[in-house]
Amino acid sequence: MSRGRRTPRQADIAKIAGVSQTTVSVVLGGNRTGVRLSERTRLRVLEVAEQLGYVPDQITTRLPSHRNNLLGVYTFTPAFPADIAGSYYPILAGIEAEAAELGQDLIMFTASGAAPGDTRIRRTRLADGCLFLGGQASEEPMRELADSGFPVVCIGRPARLDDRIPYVAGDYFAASAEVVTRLVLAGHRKIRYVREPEETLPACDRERGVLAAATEHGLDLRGLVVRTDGADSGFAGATTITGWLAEGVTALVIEETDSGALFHAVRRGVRVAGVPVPAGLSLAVLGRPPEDYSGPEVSGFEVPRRALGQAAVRLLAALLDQLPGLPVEPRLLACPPIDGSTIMSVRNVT
Amino acid sequence: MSRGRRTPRQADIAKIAGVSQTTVSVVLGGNRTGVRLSERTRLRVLEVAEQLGYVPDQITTRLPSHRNNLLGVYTFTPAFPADIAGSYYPILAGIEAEAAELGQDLIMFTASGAAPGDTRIRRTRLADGCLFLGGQASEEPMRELADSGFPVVCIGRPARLDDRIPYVAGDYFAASAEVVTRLVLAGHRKIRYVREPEETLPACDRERGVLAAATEHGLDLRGLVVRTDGADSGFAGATTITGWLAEGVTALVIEETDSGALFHAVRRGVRVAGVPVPAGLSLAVLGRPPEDYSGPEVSGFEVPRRALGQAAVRLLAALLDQLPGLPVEPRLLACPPIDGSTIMSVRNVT
DNA sequence: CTGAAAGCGCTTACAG
DNA sequence: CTGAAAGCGCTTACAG
Repeated sequence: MSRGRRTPRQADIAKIAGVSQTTVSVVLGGNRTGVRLSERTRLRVLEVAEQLGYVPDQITTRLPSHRNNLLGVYTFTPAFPADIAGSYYPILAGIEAEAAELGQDLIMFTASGAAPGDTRIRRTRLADGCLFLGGQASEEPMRELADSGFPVVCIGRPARLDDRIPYVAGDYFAASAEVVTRLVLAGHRKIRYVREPEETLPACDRERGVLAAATEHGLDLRGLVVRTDGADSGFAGATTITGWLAEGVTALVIEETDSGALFHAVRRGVRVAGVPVPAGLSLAVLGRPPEDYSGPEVSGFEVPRRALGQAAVRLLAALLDQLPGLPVEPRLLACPPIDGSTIMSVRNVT
Repeated sequence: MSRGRRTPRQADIAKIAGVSQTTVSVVLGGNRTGVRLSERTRLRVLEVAEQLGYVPDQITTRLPSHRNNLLGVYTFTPAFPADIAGSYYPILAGIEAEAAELGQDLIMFTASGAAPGDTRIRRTRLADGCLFLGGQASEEPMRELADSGFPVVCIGRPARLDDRIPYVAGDYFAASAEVVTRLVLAGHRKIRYVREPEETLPACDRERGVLAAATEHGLDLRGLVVRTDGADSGFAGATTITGWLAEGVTALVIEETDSGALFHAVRRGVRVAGVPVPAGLSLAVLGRPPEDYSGPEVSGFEVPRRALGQAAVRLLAALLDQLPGLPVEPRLLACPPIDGSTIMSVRNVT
């Protein structure tokens, strides 16, 4: 029934118990320095504390140690968008699970559209360290933070890559190479890789993976990579598909894109051309098909979002316990293949 | 490139600039007390601060004011469970949006299964105040917190209801009454309300709503409320349904339950009895049907989860700005009706 | 066995 | 115009 009464502090207990505030601190702190303490005093202090309903101030308790057991979570877009499908949910779930494991709480920095934005990155320092999710754009402040020695971990490769920012990300290179290898093992020798023109890092990783596997297996590299947004001259729907078939192409690999437009464009072209999948043409996507696609499961791979969240927390925790300035290995996580049903074996290819 | 160098503080700036730490604080704080300050000193301090890459310690900056602009979010179960459907997502979305609006960050308290549990509720005090989500069980610690004067808001009615804990919740009473009224307006005079035996608060609110509307419209109250978990003697599937029809029952109202078992049991009974819905029997649920139910949209109402999150944040913010101990109005939010297609007009009822 | 002191990094009256 | 002091609530050496 506290009616405006200020919450009790150690000094209050000390006064009532007739001891010094220091003694109160020692008793309440469980006497971890192991000083000698009369049992009578101990009990007396405990009793008064109980009676006053004392509870330590969480902020100042942690002041001396400068450790708050607080991990920051910074999202460049709202953490809980209306569209749950495209949300950070699985990543957040991984973060929460691992943080709980390590006894760390999470502080999520919110952004109101109105604010200057600069203030948010500052607030970040309330935490012991901070996770950054999905920050392709405007990552400059984050770099300054990292440069100042504040522990920072990116989930997803930072756009401007250098060794200053620790990160965890899916191993798109390996996963993309694996998809191509899968096609080769199924007998495909002539394929097309359809990708958007944008040179984002994930896009580069995927293309490198495709090229590496294609080279390794001695595939025909001419015309292998097709750059198009699905609506430009690079891809003319059914016409293009028919042309590729005439050239002997037996499989298509499609980049995973945010909008999913590319996948839909290609899928539509194939349908209009009247080519059955996978009987007439095998299909794979470097990731998953768009959420709004419904149809037979497309072969590709999974981005291990939950695991990414967990790995990021572990990495950040490791950073917290070591001297700043030491280089940190980025963590590349394997992307489990999705078998799907859109790849079919090719028997007789000359 | 800080290699282990400790982050600069005001004292460092003071030394280099040749002024006192106080002056540094005043300059950097934007001189909000309005003291006279030579422009030269100001510039000098700013320059040194910039050069050292000074950034204020977020914790200690807020120490004197005891305001952190941090709102706690305490969930009794994981905030991000594997099953996203039953998650707090919409509530969290509302919380995030409103917190952003008010310039407050969010701290989520994680729980590892291993921990004693008591520590978590303590950590809560790191925040200025705390939101509690879905806490039917073990709410005692929360009450102590509230009693100690710490600002607390429940989302959902606290089980043991008294005026000590402010809360926001859906107005199940009004919404349930509205459902019954809808049936009455469609001509139904003899209905059954099927509910679980558990006397939870939401269950009580719903039943009260049903009874209030039934009474108001002069419905036959005999046998109106049926208590069963769907598997006990209270409900014997098709047999029971057939019996009700024989008694002249034309509509069923079903409680919304966590598991959804009750709804499924009744729905199955109706199907087995071969009664068409809504032609032979109208159906309504006091909320929504279970997630795993697929079929024509069931008439009922929506729990405004997003709005609940927003309202809770506003209420907590209001609490933060007023003297503790003042009574607080709980906020009951309207639950928008779901029209659905399972209620049909009854013409000739005697 | 217990207490006075310094310190965590800042802010805000209050003296000069 | 600027600085010394007290204070936010605690912890941890260090003296007695």
